[in-house]
Amino acid sequence: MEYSEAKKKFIHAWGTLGSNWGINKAMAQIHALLLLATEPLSAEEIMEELQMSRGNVNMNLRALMDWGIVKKEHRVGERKEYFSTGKDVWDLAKQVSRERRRREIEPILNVLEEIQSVSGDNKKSVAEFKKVASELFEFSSKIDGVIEKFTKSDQNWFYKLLMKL
Amino acid sequence: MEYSEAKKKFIHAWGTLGSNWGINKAMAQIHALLLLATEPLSAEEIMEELQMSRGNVNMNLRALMDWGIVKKEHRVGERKEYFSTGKDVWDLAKQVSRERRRREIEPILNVLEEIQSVSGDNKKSVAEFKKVASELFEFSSKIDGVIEKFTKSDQNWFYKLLMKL
DNA sequence: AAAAACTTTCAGAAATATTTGAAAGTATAG
DNA sequence: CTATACTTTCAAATATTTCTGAAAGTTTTT
Repeated sequence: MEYSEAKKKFIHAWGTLGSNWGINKAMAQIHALLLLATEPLSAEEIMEELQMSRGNVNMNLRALMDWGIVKKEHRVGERKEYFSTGKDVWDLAKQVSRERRRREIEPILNVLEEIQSVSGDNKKSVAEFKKVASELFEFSSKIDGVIEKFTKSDQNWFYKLLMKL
Repeated sequence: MEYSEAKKKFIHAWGTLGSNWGINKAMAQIHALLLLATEPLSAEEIMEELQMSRGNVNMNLRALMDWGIVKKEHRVGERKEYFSTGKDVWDLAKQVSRERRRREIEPILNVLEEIQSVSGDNKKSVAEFKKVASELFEFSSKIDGVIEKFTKSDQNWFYKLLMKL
């Protein structure tokens, strides 16, 4: 397969994957482009390559930096800013896990904990509610713990764990 | 906290969680309602409780059944259909993992595999491309394997695994 | 066979999310 | 200080997704 075709396919696939998991398609595509780049790219170059507006590129680069997976870089004697992403898949996975844990798992854990103190007349409903909420809380806490461990571990730990499966 | 308030909060939180992870909010909310119900609910009851249209409820119930997490039930002497969801959090997680693996991980693995056969004049770019694609493929395959194992395992396996962490 | 009781479908409406582009902002160079 | 080269912002436009509700479909009862 030709390079340009493969590149297009990859960027497209990465964008679709992002969409399916609640990540803006443009953001995922910019990330894909940076993953493939052999050197940091300017906003201009990204606009050009992905046919996106300046504003869109700027906003999504900022979002990627918020996620901690893209870095801004200055070159001496140049005014333009360049952007790059880490190429280590392992680090990337850890960083994404860390952020999603913080943004989504923690809030739901808080809600699940809060609503366990439920009361009311309908004994049966209240009992069922408590049961569901507490089981979800227990399970989510465990998952949360696994992810926390994962985000703090090194690659080796993970591969060792894989062996045990 | 009052039962009705807790219920509202839970349904809302579940819907938000779904949205963030690429699952239709209405679908997640119907699922939340069924999780809390002490007995199967009719489409009518779901419409009423969640203030949704008949069409929306019907479509999302179908989607939930496609995902294998909601079951349709008939009662003798009744024409209406009733819906329920399994209450076992463990089973739920396995089923969702199974489906997402099939729907999203497998397709991306296919793309990653396909694009590894890249060729082109720009040696450096092609080399970088191959490196990124193969590393992503390796990593994704491993994750895929873990999820497959998970979906085929029993709860006990998982808890034993947690101990090892 | 017609009515009743229910479920499904789907075109259009509404809601939501994303994108654009021009104007405003900022920093550096001259 | 002013011009230039860039980045950021954000209101409005566009695209996408979701939702509605009425009509069509189906099954059971009479």
